[in-house]
Amino acid sequence: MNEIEKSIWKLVLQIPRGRVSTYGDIASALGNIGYSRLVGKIMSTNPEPITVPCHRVVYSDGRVGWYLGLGHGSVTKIALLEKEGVDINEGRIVNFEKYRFKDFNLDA
DNA sequence: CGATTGACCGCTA
DNA sequence: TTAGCGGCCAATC
Repeated sequence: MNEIEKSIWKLVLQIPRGRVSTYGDIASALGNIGYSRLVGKIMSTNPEPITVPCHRVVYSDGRVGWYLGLGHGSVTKIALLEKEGVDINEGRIVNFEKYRFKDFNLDA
């Protein structure tokens, strides 16, 4: 577990209920959009899916994306998001506001 | 050490 | 609206 991973988990934990963020957004928060792929890769190795709400991380175009090993457009992920108040229609998130990370220190 | 691959993103056609 | 292409960084082969 390196610093970047820890930072990612922290950021994801900051996302409040009913709000979502994107892989690219998290990458940007880390200081480099290029980390987007890495973010996804690390999500796939999510050590604690219970404590880390990785279901609140979606694609930038509104598609839900993956959740655990359930694959793309996972109904479980969609169900969780809807349950938290996120509007989803036809597998797409409707009128979603990306959560804006703030007061985040890279060396934290 | 070079090539390939990923739960991605954004711009073009 | 969908498809294709290049670019990003790190891990793996």
